[in-house]
Amino acid sequence: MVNLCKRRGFVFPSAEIYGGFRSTYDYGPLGVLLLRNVKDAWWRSMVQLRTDVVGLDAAILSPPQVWEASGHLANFTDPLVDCTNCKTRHREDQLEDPEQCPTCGKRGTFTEARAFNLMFKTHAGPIEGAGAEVYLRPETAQGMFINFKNILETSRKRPPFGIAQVGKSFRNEITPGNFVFRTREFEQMELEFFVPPGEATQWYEYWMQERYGWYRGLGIPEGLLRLRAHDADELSHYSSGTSDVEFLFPWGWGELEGIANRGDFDLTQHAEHSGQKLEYFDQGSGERYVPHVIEPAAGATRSMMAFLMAAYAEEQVNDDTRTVLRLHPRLAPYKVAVLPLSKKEELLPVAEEVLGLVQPHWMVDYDITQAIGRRYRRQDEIGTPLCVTVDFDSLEDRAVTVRERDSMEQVRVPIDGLVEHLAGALAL
RNA sequence: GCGGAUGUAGCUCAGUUGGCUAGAGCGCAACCUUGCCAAGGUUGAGGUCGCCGGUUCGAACCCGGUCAUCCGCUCCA
Repeated sequence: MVNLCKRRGFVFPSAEIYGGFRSTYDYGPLGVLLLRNVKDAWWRSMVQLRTDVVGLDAAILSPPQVWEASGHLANFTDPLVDCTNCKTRHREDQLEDPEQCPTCGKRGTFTEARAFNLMFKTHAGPIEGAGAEVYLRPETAQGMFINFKNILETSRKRPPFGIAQVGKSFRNEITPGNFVFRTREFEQMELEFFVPPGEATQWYEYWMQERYGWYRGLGIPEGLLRLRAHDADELSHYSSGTSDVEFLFPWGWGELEGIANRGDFDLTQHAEHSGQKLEYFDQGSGERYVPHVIEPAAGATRSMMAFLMAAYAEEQVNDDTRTVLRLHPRLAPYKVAVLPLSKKEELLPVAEEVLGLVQPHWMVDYDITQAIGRRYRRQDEIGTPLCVTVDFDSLEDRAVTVRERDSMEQVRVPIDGLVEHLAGALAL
């Protein structure tokens, strides 16, 4: 997969001409389309097709107060030691005996103390002073919480409703790796769904099934996907229940998305730290409450990799191996390729006419070099669902051949009805 | 962070008792041919051998450092 990504221009190691920069990747001509399609598919499902979710694009730079309230600062800037015997973590400066683990009683089982500076810190303005400290957000979620009041007042939404955001986050991971699975700079797709406290459990169940179904609907087969509930000792500091959507990567199951029942932790924290009331008053019942939050938080970049891996197939065709990405048409970088049968001059005007007809509707690749069979295989390898071939008969009958990626079947279609035919075949 | 391995063309890899202009296949480009599933022919572009330094008359090859990648631990809100 790494090979294909490099060879075809999906993903390149970043700063490669300077020897590479660890844990960063650049998305090439095909990768940017695929990643964007993943994000657009998420947005379509979460925002466009619903009436109870609105969107947001919050700032990446944020002041320390946000992360003090969220718990990220307190939990990541202390010197921490881990007990290698019982796998518990302790603040080194709070140990009575620096050698003895208070949980299991063993001595000398601690790792070296390490400061977990999970967040990237920088300075706003030209003066490097404490007052100007800012952080790159380690998750997009806090943007939704700190805008809860704004959105409640301006959007005329009422619980249960959600705020959705897609954007980059930054974490100083100790061990990045597995290609784009864990990187220090990555892209998230997060929903914070605010509900009356009594409805938290049912919405938690709802979003688990909804999100699992999203991946299935975009082509990840059942055997490669599962829902897994966290054990109690895995739960994060804000969560009273978390389930992961996991994908079977070559190295094992890995998280694509976590669905967490965050309770009222976040709004309460921000209310306390900011002094603002972050609650909802229900005119009907006369009830005033702090909404509970269900959070489906997905990784865009790692999901993109999962979609690629699930789509990858090698098939025997005649005596040859065909590499094909069976990507869902919604995710495919190019929906259509326009291919004149030959480079002969008389075909090109018709091919360009066809290109001009299709281009306003979808991303189209246009390829006139080498043999037609080779070009079909190229399109197979990058997941293009449909190829449109202009041949010498097209000059006479004003029709083209439409070739389908998965079945390799071909049909003859009049140029006049081509766009309608392609729309039907793509079934977006 | 620890241990192990690796780094030569876009990709997969050859290439050492250290020695002339560093090779192959695939891919890519041009032309000819062909004219619907990676055909054939000719030609061509592309590499200061990850980077820096050292040893040497001479380094892709030996030594040191460094960067990056992979595997196993560790870690992983």
